[in-house]
Amino acid sequence: MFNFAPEFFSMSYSEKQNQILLTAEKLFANKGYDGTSIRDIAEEAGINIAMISYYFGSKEKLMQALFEERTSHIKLRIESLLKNTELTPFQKIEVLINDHVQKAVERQQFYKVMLCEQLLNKNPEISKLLLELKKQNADYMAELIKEGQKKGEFKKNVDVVLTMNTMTGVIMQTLMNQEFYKYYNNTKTPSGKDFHESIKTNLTNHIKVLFKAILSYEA
Amino acid sequence: MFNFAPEFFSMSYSEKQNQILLTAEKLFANKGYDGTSIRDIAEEAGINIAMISYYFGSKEKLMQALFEERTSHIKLRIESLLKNTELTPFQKIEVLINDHVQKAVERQQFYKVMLCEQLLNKNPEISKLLLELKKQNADYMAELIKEGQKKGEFKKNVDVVLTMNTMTGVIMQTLMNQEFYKYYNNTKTPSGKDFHESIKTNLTNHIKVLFKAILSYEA
Amino acid sequence: MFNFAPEFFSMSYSEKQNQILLTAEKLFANKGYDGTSIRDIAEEAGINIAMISYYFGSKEKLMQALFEERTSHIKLRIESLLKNTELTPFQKIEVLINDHVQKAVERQQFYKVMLCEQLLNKNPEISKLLLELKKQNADYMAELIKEGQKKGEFKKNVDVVLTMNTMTGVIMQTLMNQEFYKYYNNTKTPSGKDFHESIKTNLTNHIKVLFKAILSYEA
Amino acid sequence: MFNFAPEFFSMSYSEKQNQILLTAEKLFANKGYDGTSIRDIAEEAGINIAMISYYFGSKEKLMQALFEERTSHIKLRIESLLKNTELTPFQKIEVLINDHVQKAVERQQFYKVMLCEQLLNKNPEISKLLLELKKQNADYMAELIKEGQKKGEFKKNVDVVLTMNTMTGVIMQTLMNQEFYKYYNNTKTPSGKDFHESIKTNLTNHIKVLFKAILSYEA
DNA sequence: CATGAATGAGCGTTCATTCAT
DNA sequence: CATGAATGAACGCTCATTCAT
Repeated sequence: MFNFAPEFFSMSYSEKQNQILLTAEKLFANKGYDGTSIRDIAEEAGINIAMISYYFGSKEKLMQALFEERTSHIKLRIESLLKNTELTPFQKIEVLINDHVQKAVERQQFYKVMLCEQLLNKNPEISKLLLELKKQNADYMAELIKEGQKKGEFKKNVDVVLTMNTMTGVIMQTLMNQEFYKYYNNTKTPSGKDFHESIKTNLTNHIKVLFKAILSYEA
Repeated sequence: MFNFAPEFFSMSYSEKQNQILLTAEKLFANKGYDGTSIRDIAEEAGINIAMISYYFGSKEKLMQALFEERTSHIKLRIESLLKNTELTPFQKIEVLINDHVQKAVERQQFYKVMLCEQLLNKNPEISKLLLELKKQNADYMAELIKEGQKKGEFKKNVDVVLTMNTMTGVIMQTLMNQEFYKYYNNTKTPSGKDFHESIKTNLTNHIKVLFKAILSYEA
Repeated sequence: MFNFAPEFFSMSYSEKQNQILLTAEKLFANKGYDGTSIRDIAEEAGINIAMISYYFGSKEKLMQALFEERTSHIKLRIESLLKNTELTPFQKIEVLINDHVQKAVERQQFYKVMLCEQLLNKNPEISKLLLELKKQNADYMAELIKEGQKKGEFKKNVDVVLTMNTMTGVIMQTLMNQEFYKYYNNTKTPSGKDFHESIKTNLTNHIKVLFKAILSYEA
Repeated sequence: MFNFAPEFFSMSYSEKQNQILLTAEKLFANKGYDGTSIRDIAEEAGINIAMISYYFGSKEKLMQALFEERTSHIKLRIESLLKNTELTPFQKIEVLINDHVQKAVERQQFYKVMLCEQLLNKNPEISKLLLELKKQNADYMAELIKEGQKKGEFKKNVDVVLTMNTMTGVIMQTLMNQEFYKYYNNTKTPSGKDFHESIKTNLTNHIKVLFKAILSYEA
């Protein structure tokens, strides 16, 4: 059976365009959208200044292109999860958590850009896209929860948005504060690449504890 | 009994300076630091452009002044909490949560500015200030937790930073997504000022559930 | 007989005003008129910014005041020289040279300001003052020369302005290039205060040689 | 025989850049560096304000570019003079004087800028360049003088720097005071272009008289 | 398809000056 | 008599974008 992942159909960019997107992502993440000039991007990417407007139309549209490109990878791949009959509802939630943490750690740069954009939401196009994304994720989450409720494993009256916010919020906050995390636990944490793995494990387990409390009858 | 709140000693600004700070806070929150020009601030505040440099030295120092002014109000007033002998450890945690949610809702604008600054941390002076703040809050939290552990009410091996991140993350995420919260629960939520109250209650209760899971023996 | 020197009637300034003039002279000499802000002057002089406009009317008028104050001391005191019957014409010239070198070294700061102003002559008031000064000095010089010519000691057809320019030009150029002078003759020149004395002697003797060539029959 | 003039290798500017340099030279000469805004230059040159930073990087670098461009033409072309065996030492000095006067009159604007910069020397890059220039010219002059001394035509103990200062100083002073020169000798001087020629002749002859006095045994 | 040249607008800042006290 | 507060204008510079080639 053919399974066309969404990004399969997404507009495909040339290598140069991808290079621009990657550079833009990095700079937007570290200096913010307004703090990054197209000169910065062009210089860092080793391309002509005019290329960005040429390829993407404008700085704003470059940002949109970045969001379209990156969010297509971020969408929770949950359809198969919903259909799955072998996993218990909470096991599915766990898969979801694993997936989200994994992606957030993998794509930290873009997550920073996204978080910043959500804060300011100056670009209506992107706001729309993000709203759609949130809606979809919330719907998926709601369905998973409903399934657990039907099976009697999850309690009633679960606030879906607060539940989403819990997952997203802890992840974001932890990603943002990695340095502080390292600093505060300096003797207990590994360094380098192991740190990422360690933080991923801790974060995942922590969120699972939270979700158990949110979803199960007696927290 | 005399109780000198921290802001009692804080540098006091003239009415005009406070007006500038307030306007800057609002615009920084909605358009970001780099997206806000001093002309924007001056116009919105109804003052001359030159006044900002005149009063604060530079745009950057205005930002720092804003942080110094606002963070003095944000510090968790926890000393008395620590000394208190009537409340159980978890009741103290609850006070902490109430306090934090209360402040975050009250001072949403500045929280947005702060979150954004934490993401980009381009200003070393502010980063230092924020680090100090995080450290202090983490230390307070650690002490509260240790107390609970000594009394046998909290489990061992609590990750202080993840615990902090849970509270802060959920609050931030919820504040940032208020519109989505309203939209997603549109039939169930009140509007206007009641919404703020409702979200505060929900958020507080939600976080208490999470903290119970984090701190108590069986999650 | 009463002899009221010109500066006798000059406007007398308060101590504070003199302090401002002194500071302005120094800064104008080192950074130029346009490169010096009244803030610079006020800060360096330890007075309020508004004082300058208050005392002198404007930055421009401060400059004029400086010129009026300083040029009154610079005018060649030549009247008595002209009347003197004991000195030979060339001895009188020598007195003139001594006097001019002495003053230029003594008042280097102001000479720099004056040279700069002569170059740009943006201020008509000052230009007028300087023209008057030049005219007077040229007239004096012309008279001295005429006296020498009458006595048959100086040749005819002496170009007065070129003669003035020779004296002034060498002095200026040497003052301006003191550092280079020191650098180029590093082993042969004394340091510190002696350097000033040494340069004064060399300069005076040098100019006397030049004037002998200019004025005497066979060069 | 190939004769690569120094400017042959100098960085070549586009016509527009040369136009900017020319305009900047003129305005710097008449209003000073700090008294000239890049807006002034842009307006006078009929180009966009941004072009100056675009072409030269900054106002300061424009100034440096001007100095580099113009000083390459100013260097005394003396090598061939030194090797020449037909001219007497003093004839060589005369060539030098002619050359210098010629250039100063031709390039009055730049000479004013240079004189001003020497006075204030705020730009270290330019100061370095000027020092190099002065050093070179002094070295050349020293060599010429030494040659004359060896041949027994020039006296010993000639102060090279004072000698240089004499030439430069008189030229500068005369250029600066052209208007006064004209005014003082108003009946005797031609007007318009002839004035330049007349002043050049007078100046050259005058300096030759001075140099004869400086260099020959009995002044 | 790609790029150096060029632009108008706006940036944060500093200017000399004025004004209310 | 003296000064802190305040101002409009201008400063040098950088911005995102356009255009001719």
